[in-house]
Order: sequence, then C-alpha cells, then structure tokens
Amino acid sequence: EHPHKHRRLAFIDESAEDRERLAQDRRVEVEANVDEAPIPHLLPLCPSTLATAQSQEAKLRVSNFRVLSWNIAGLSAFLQKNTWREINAYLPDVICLQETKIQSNELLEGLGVDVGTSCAYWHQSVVKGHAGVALLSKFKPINVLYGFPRSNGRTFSEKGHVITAEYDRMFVVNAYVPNSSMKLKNLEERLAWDVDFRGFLAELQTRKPVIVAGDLNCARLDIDLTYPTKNHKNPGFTEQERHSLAHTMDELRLIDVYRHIYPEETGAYTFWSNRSNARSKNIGWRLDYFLLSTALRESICGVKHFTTIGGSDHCPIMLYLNFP
Amino acid sequence: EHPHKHRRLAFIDESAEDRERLAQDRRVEVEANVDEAPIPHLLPLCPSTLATAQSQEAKLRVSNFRVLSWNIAGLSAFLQKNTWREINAYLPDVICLQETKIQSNELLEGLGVDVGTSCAYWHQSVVKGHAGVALLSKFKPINVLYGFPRSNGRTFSEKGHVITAEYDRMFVVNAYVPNSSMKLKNLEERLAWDVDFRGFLAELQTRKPVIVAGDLNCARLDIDLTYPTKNHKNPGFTEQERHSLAHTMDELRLIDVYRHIYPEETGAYTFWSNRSNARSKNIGWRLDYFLLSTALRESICGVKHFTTIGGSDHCPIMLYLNFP
DNA sequence: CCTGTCATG
DNA sequence: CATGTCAGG
Repeated sequence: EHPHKHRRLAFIDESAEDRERLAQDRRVEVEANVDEAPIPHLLPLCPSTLATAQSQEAKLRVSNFRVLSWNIAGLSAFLQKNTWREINAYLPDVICLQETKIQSNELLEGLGVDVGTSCAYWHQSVVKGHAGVALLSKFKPINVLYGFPRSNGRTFSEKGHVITAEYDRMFVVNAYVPNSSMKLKNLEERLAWDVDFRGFLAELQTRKPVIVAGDLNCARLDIDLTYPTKNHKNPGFTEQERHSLAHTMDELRLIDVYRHIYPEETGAYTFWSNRSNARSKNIGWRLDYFLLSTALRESICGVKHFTTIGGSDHCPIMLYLNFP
Repeated sequence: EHPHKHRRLAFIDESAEDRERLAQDRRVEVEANVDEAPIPHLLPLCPSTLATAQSQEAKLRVSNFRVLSWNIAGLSAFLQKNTWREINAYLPDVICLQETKIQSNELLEGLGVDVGTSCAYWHQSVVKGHAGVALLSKFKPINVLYGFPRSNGRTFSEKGHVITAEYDRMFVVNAYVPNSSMKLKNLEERLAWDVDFRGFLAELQTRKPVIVAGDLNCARLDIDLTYPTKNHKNPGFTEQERHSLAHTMDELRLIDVYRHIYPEETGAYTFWSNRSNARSKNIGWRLDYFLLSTALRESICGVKHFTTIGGSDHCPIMLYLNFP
C-alpha cells in the first residue's frame, strides 16, 4: 500500500493547513482522500514520533491516535452556534458525538460529509429527536456495530445510544448512557441497560482492548461535581448509578483516563446546566469519560477538557494515545 | 360626577405625556385613574371637538372614540419583540387583541395591568396556547359578554374567539373568526360558526349598534389580497367563506369601514405570511376589519392600518369615531 | 416560517 | 433553560 503516506478523510472542515501541521507532527505525508482510493485501516501508516517530543504539549501534538468525544445536545442547534473549525484544529482521528437528535441524511449534510467516500456512521433513536450517536472516522474501521444485544427482550433506549467502531488494535465504543430522568423514573431501566452494556463491553474485551468514549451520565466521585451532597438523589449521582459505573470499571479493569492522570484535580467538569449561569460559575459535573482497557495504559499520552469551547452544555473532550 | 374630566385607566404604557396630548385634543382634563374612584362609562365625558379640526389628520386626532384591533399572534412572543409604547401613542380607547395564546394572569402581568382597577377582559381557549381574545378598555363597559350562544350543542372554537363589551352607545365585539385550516378541514365548522356568530350580532343589533373589530380570517374582495386567483381554494378566500362574510354584512347592513372610505385602494393589507419575506414585498391579505352598524355611519372619522408596526404577522388597525 | 404546546435533558 | 417534536396558522 502506501507505507509512508497517511491518507485520511477530509470532512467537517479539516483544512489543508490542518493536514500540513499533522504531517509535520507525524513525519508522514498526509493527504486528504480526494480520489476514490480506499481509506486504509488505522495505525500501520502512523509511525510514532513521540520520542522527538520534549514537552507534555508536544507529546499531545505528535500522538498518533486521538479520539474526540462531545455531547452536542442537538446537531442542528449546535451548527447555528458553532462550527467544527475550532475543535478540528486539534485533529482528532475519531469523533464520537452524542445526542445528535437528528436523522441520518441531515447528519451528513450538516457535517458537510461526502456520503460516497466518508467514514461516517450513526445510530438514531426510534423516536424522532431523541438521543442519537454518530461516529466519524478519518480512517476506515474494520467493522461498525450498531447498538448492542439486550437481555430478555429489553429495548428501552437501546436504539441511538451506542455505536462501536472496530480498528486493528481496539474497539472505540461511543456511548450515550440513558439518563435516569426526573424523579429517577428511568433509574431501573438505566441500571438494566448498564448491566447489558457491561456484558457487551466484556464480550468485546475478550477480543481486543476497548476505548469507551462518551457521556456516561454519571459523576463517579465526590470531586466530579460541584455539589456532591446535594445530588445524592438526583439523576447522575445516585448510589446505584455510581455503583453500577464502578462495577463496570472494576469488572473490566477499565481506566478512567482523566482521573488516572489527575487523581486529585477538582473543578474539572464536562457538563454545566443551562440554568442560572452554571457554566460561568463552573458549577458542573464530570459526565464525559474515556474508559480504557488496562492493555492500553502504556499508550496514554493525555486527555483534555476543552471547557472554553461552546455550542453545547457539554464541552468536548479529547483522548491522546500513542502507539509505538 | 366630573363633567369636564376625562378619567381613563392608565395601563400598557400610556404615559403622562400621552394623556397631556389627549387632553389638548379633546379639550378636557384627562387624568389617569390612580385613586379608587369608579371609572365612568364612555362618552358623556368626551365632548366633541371635531368642529375645530382643519385637516383630516386633525380630525383623527380629536376623534373621541378610538378602537384598536390587533392580532398579536402570541402575547409572550409579542412582548419580546415590541412594546405598547408605539401604538399607545395613538391613544386608543378600546383595545381588541386576538390570538393572545395565553392564560389570564399572564395576560395581565404581561400588559402591566393593575388587576384591581383595570378594565381588562379576556376569553381564553379551553385548549392551552390556542386562540384567546382580550379586550382592554380605558372606560368601564356597562357589561362584558364572553363568547356567544352556539346552536345544537356545537362547541368547536366557541371558546377564546369572541369577547364583547357593551358601552352606552354600542357594542364592541372583538372577534377572532376560526381559521378553516389546511386542506380546509375546518371549513364546515367555520361556516357553522359564522352562522351562529351572525345570529349573535343580529341579536345585539336589535338593542344597539355594533362595532365588530378583529381578525375575520377572510379577504372580502379580489383587491383584498395580492393573489386572488391563486387562493380560491385556500383558507381565507374560498367562495364559501367570502359568501358567508357577505351574508353577514348584508343581513346586518354592516359597513366595512376601510372599503367604505377607500373603495378602490389596492395593496392595503393587514396580514402577511411569515414565509418568504412576504411583508417586505407587500404580498398580503386584508383579514382584519371594522364592521359597523349603519347607525354609526355618521360617526366615522377614519381608519388606519399601521403597516409599519411589527411584532406580529398582522398589523394593528385603528378605527376613529366621533360622537357629537 | 413562527407561535404555541409537551417530553427530554 | 435549551433542544427537540407536533399542531396550528
């Protein structure tokens, strides 16, 4: 094939200058896939240049696998407030979006994606305008899985909550965990969902390491939200939800990348309610995560919360990995 | 009582300067009803000063009874786009609003009306957020009627479409005639409504002259809309609706004040669709009317369409009457 | 196209 | 409080 070329899809506003920068960082020829050549699978074409990086920032810049996760709270509203330019300058390789709240065709149009040549995948809700996840990839995944098997005929929120891309070295699981809703009226369903999702991840992990990216609708620890004591009975911080998340992490030995790197950091949130100017006062929750199989620990370069980037009540987060 | 005073309610932004101007025009003392004195009934306190008026504009300015009609297409949205200041500077005595789409308390709050002393009346729809009419009066009506009697147990659109104020010399009937809706699916109901409404007006007219003010949801003549030929099968310009309106006017000998004064005027509309910039191109319909009993013909001073005043897809219209 | 409702977050 | 739907105009 093209061992020194790094062919990637150009969409959602990735510019020629962006690719130029990427080419320098990765010391490869980077080209947009403008012709109809097949997009290569991940990583064989991305030799690590990490050894040359001096600073922590430089390490992030040369990292050869980056996953962006963002709950955009409605793509069409998002596109009226923001563009992809700002976040795309950080050159993610895989983009995981949650709550697109949109149908397929509109998604592609809204993102400026060329349907014929792009690697854009989405899983929409049966009920219109709800949930919806999308996975956009600059490389062609080996396989894409829509949803996951539910037990005992359960279907609640099964659709439009999970989409999984299989690459050569790992699965990227884009998850939007169902909200327990007001008065916790969906708590039971949510916990049942968690059980099945855990089983799905376990299944995947028997084959390859997994990266779970997305809005897990749960703050793990007291330091993961501004008002822990106030919120023990609110969706996202009940004993049951936290226990369920801990259970998943324990059973699969998953690493919460942000807490792994910054175990004590406080005030680090990814979601702020729209009400009462919570964001400007940094009254928030950490609901968005990268959970990694232990096998990927050595590849971790870093993680960033882009708290100043707007357009949604969640901020985008990026995982920086490097494979030698 | 106070034969030389003109006591009127001060609400919805009628300012002291506005009242000053009114006092000069009407040659009376005009005062806001700030104390708890009863608001007098109409007209005995408003001696005509029409004889002193030179120009047509001056005649309108000194006219001693003015009725404003405005379909505001949702009061709460309206209040975000406009205030009452502009239209209030024209000093209406009675204000007829259609499509308030709001509940009573909110109405009063939104208008800055003092519940205790005001003459504000409204008739709301049983189904929330639909229709709704309000009648605001600077003088105390003798009586207020809500809705009108329907025949044979008909109830469709009976609520929130008509409110009537009885004054010493006339009834002011604030009407929001039901729309025939897409595909004319409500046409039959609308025509049945028209029949009952006609009966109601006939009944009133046996007692006193009537002023029907409001959105009659019908363009009378070919010159009352930009594209008459295109719209023969569209709600508001079907043969049946036009015939029904003509029938009402004939049977009751009602005068369409605007056409009475400007029989040939074209391009005179009161409604423009929100779609495709219709208003800026003056592609519109005349749907809002003042229909007057013949007995009031001699009192007519004029009528105005305030086409430049925004905040709704309908413009406000004002009837100027003068009683000697 | 723009107003309301309502369910979800 | 903000984003969707849907019915109404």
